[in-house]
Amino acid sequence: MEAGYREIRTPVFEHTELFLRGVGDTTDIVQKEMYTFQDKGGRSITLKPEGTAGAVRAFIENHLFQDALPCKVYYLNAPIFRYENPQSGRLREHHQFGMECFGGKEPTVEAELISTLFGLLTGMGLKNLTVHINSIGCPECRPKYHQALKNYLGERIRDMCETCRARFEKNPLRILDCKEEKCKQIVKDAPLILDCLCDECREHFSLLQSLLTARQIPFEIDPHIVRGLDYYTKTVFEIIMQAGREGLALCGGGRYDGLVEQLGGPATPAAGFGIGVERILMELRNQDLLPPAPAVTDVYVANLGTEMKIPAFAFAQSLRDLGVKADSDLAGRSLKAQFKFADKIAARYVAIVGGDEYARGVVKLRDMQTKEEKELPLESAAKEIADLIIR
RNA sequence: GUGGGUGUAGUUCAGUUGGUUAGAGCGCCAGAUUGUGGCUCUGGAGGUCGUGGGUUCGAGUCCCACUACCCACCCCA
Repeated sequence: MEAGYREIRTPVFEHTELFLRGVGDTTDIVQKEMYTFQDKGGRSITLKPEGTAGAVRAFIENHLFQDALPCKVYYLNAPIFRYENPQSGRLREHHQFGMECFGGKEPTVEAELISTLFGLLTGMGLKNLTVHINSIGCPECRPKYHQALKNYLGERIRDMCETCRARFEKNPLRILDCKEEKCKQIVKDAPLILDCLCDECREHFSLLQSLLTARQIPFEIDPHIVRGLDYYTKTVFEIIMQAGREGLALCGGGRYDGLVEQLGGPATPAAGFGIGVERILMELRNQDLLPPAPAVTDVYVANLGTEMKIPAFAFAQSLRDLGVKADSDLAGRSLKAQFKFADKIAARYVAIVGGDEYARGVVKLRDMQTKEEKELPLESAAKEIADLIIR
């Protein structure tokens, strides 16, 4: 693609350990949403619950950090598994498109990711998209924020839900993400991480905003997005579905400067995102933007009579050899039924290989829309039809 | 993990307080001039009523378990 990302394909499963260490063992994804099995060697393996960890593993294992950095990769239609109850917009197996950039510490990385992503989505015709961004700081400033948050919550934590009380010690940031009304009320006035950022993080975040503004990307600062994966640092962002399932994430990502090192590679700043292919489709459908399915068959070759089956079959093949999407009777149907079928599959043309024509060395071609029919010499018919269709 | 709903023909569903051979629309197949589609008409094929158990003289219909799917919460793409 134009921004210099190349495709990477990683296995559908990885060692469970990778996700425990990468995604974080207190996250919901790891705690309750992974398909984890033992293989015949007794190793614990897990079907990928997200795309980044596998990409990072591949980056490290293949020593891509020795190549020219930044190293920019994307993956397309990668199957992703979450063990949970499926419902509209949420599948046990779905597919993600994602981009990852290794070795860039500047906010231009996030800006490039977001604007490429945004261009992709608007290019499909999607409207009303807003990028929600936030910064969750770095190992320098986040502990300070945790403290500030805990100080604020203090006594109030007792009025909050059970999960929040558990989060208080383990992962206080996620309290901001709680959907319980009573918790939201309390969290509403909590100190914001944006006010606790260190100079470097603050500058990084402010430069990102300028970059996005320069690219005219509509974004909103949402101090409450924290993401459910532990590896993020500094920038996190989301695009939320507009139509239909409002509030579901269409896309999520951010910066993860510590992850490569944490998984055994050299310290390498990085950022990336994943986007749900099925959710894009859902959004396209809801915005009435799904393009009509392309014709499966351009020319249906009808045969007439038992002795014409072989010539008809051969003719269809010769059309295919020339790159024409051609189909012929596989069901032993009458001519009439073959026409019905051709109509049903929306073939633009029907080529009739009939006894009379064949004896005269011609093929009859019917345009199913205009109903015009003409005869073409057998030798040149396939070529002429190919020219007609492919142009 | 929690809560709700639904499983009857290929499909969408109907099936009355349990009662004879389980129905409809659409789809499919065939025919209505023996070589021509879309419309119409006629005929036809197709179902162990999700699975297993129970109640009953009798279960698609009532009860239980299991299972699959749908929807919602949590969370995420």
